[in-house]
Amino acid sequence: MQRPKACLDCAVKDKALCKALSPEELAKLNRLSYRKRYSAGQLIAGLSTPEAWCATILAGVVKLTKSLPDGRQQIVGLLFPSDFLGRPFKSTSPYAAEAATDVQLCCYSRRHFEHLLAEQPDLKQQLLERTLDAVDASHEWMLLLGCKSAKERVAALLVLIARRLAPDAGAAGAVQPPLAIELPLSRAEIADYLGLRLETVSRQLNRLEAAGVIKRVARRGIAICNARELDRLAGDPSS
Amino acid sequence: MQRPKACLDCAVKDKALCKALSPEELAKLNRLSYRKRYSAGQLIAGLSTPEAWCATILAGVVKLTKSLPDGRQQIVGLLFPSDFLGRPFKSTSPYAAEAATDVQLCCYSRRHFEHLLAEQPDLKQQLLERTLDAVDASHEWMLLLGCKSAKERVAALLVLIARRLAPDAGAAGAVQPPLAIELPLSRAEIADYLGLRLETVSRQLNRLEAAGVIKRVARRGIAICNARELDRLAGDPSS
DNA sequence: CGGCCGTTTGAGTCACCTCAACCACGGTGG
DNA sequence: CCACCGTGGTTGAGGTGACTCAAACGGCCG
Repeated sequence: MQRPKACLDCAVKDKALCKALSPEELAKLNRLSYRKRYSAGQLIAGLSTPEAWCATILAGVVKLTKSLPDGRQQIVGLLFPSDFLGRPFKSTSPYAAEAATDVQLCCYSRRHFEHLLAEQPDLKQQLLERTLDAVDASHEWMLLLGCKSAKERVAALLVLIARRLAPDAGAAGAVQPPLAIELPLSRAEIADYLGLRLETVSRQLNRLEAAGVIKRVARRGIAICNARELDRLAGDPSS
Repeated sequence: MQRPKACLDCAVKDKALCKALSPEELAKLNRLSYRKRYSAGQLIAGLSTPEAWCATILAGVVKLTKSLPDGRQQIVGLLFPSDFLGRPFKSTSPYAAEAATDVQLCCYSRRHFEHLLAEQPDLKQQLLERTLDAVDASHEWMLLLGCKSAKERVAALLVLIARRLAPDAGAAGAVQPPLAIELPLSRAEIADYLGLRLETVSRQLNRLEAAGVIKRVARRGIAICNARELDRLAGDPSS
């Protein structure tokens, strides 16, 4: 837990939710917010512990998971820098949030944030649009989980991560050619996200490499050799 | 397309989004809204035709579908009476909406609705909370699609439909014993919702009937004999 | 060096898919 | 009234993609 830094310095200040705030309101939030760090694997918020705060991701990747009593687990979302974490208007979140990599958050109390929402229509508007986008993204993933083959799933995940992690790739269109990414997830986590087993993920990465679409470098590194082909394999109808 | 009836008569007036409106605003919406009917199977809104309106479901069930170029299809959501249909702030919806049963809608232009949202904080608040709930529901379904067995999926669907269609069952807790429901979906649609094949759905219904948990009556009818067991099979961690 | 962890690789199995026939029902028309 | 047909659902037999279990690999760290 650190002393708040000036929002004006913030790494995500023009992509995050708070970009909607006026300078005065931003100053107010600045006073109320505080930074928190988590190291990879740490639990950020569980289902049992009702969380009293929301946050903006400043750095790192957060995974949202749901699980069944017998241990089966599904990752239902990944949060990247500038994304919003939390469940306003509900004391208990329906999922657990865990740091997939080392993570830095900008936290604010849920009550304060809700007040701010009520006062600042622009902020509420931003949150609403983001939430609508989150629904769309979930639907896209439901299509993947319900219909797609293992190969398509793995390809789709690589495309997703490349889009979010690539320096400044345009939101639309294919990622640019010789692109190297560092996977923020272990094989087991990838499997949990894709609704597969980790062995299956490993084999599919193998095949993609054999097909010359990607190249694995070290454990977590992936170089995308043929982005166009990867996009095609992912079978995203929206691209 | 019918002449608007008074909102005061509306079947869903105290469950739908518009419950947030003041009498004056409600009157305004009343003037702008109009009713539309669709018969089962009709397309309500496609991906290609950018929809210029939103609606509240008055009667019937609407299915939201996404599909892959090769024809594989996934139902990503079901809308029941009082639910909201539409995608504010975006000209093209990322899914197609189709009438699963005969449907009656209360429609209003997207532009007018967006203006109303801007003017009425309570309405925007309602929409925001509903959208947040929609995200939660999608996540729940991702858990089903990613982890659950065919039997669990079918059981979960029956529980879902029973909860939404049952007269006034409490939101929480099991549905009450000898409950008869009419499925709003064909076997093929159930399969598309659950990420299964229709033959598999049929076989699982068979097994549930053999186990004495349900009883099939006619094509679409299901009598739930053992609600507690059905809930258990569905494996919903939230119940 | 030895143990640990994440990953890869291999072999065998199974739940669900595929293909195909069959059945029950409702509508149509002779 | 019944023969016909179309549609939606069920049932059966066989195939397969992903799972399961198990072992080997290769960094990393003490």
